Amino acid sequence: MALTTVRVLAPDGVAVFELGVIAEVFGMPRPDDPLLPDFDFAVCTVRPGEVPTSSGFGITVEHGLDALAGADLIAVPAFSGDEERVPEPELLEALRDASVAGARVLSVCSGAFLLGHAGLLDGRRCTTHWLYAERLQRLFPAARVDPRVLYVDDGQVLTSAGTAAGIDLCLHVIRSEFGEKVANRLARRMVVPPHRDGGQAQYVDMPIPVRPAESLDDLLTWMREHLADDLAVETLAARAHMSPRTFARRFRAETGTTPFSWLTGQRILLAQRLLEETDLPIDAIATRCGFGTAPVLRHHFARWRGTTPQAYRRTFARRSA
DNA sequence: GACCCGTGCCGCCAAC
DNA sequence: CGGTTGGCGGCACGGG
Repeated sequence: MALTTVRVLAPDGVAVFELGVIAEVFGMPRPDDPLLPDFDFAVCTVRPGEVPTSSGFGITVEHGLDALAGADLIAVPAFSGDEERVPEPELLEALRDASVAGARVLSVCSGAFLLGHAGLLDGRRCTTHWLYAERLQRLFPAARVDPRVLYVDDGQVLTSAGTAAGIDLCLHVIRSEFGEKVANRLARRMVVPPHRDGGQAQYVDMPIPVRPAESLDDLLTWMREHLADDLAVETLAARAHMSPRTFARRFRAETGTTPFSWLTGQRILLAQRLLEETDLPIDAIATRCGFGTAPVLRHHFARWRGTTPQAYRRTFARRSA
């Protein structure tokens, strides 16, 4: 699906940083870099005019809800105010109509509550800031709220945790539409880390930073350099001088995920790079990434990226080199 | 897609 | 006594 028309829905009390993140990613022309995409970008609100923000000053929003028609992506930033208050019916209707018409809907932080009121979270996996997660789940019992992750891409509906996770989600959208290379380029311009996976923990369960000597950083680096090898949990644990059980616990404490899942994520990233930057056959890429054979690569690629390696290559390969 | 076997993950508990 | 470790068993999932 093409992504050209992006709309931001700014409720009263809109959070300026979250709005800014969305505007930075989708709303800023970058004529000096032709590789980076341009969007048809606009901010809209229920009653155009002055909209109060979370930080005491107002902003002028030109467009009304009719601007949502035909949008490919609708982004809803966080807002300050009562999350449980049901928003204006015309706002909810506009969101629902746009969603039915095929628009993807994205929220940052408490923006998820607007999606919830519109019924867009029912039956879906989603997330929000960990401080709000319980309230979101209570208010919308049919939603499957995962309070641990940075963001969730449920296809039609994308939700993210607090503030900075909005950056990660926006870059994730760019990555899945335009490829690793474009996303990395944009991340570099924004001076943010190129890729934090959605499954990464919102916070790690460690009050005091571990001393470098006992952290898993070195092991993770080593794993990234040896993705083609057979990295069984048992051997990794031995390498870290721990029992498999303790290793698993420490791994989750530091990365927020499990060894195997982390490994698969890294392997997918490598596969994406090789698909984009080389002409290696799928089988060779599978071997290089540690998936062994092409069917296994296809299997995980489908699960993690929702498409096939060939299709991904056709979309994103840069033959010009 | 249906299978089967092996592996990874996690809750539980006992032992420091 | 609370906290950490490590082993066991059940279960789910990956891979053939």
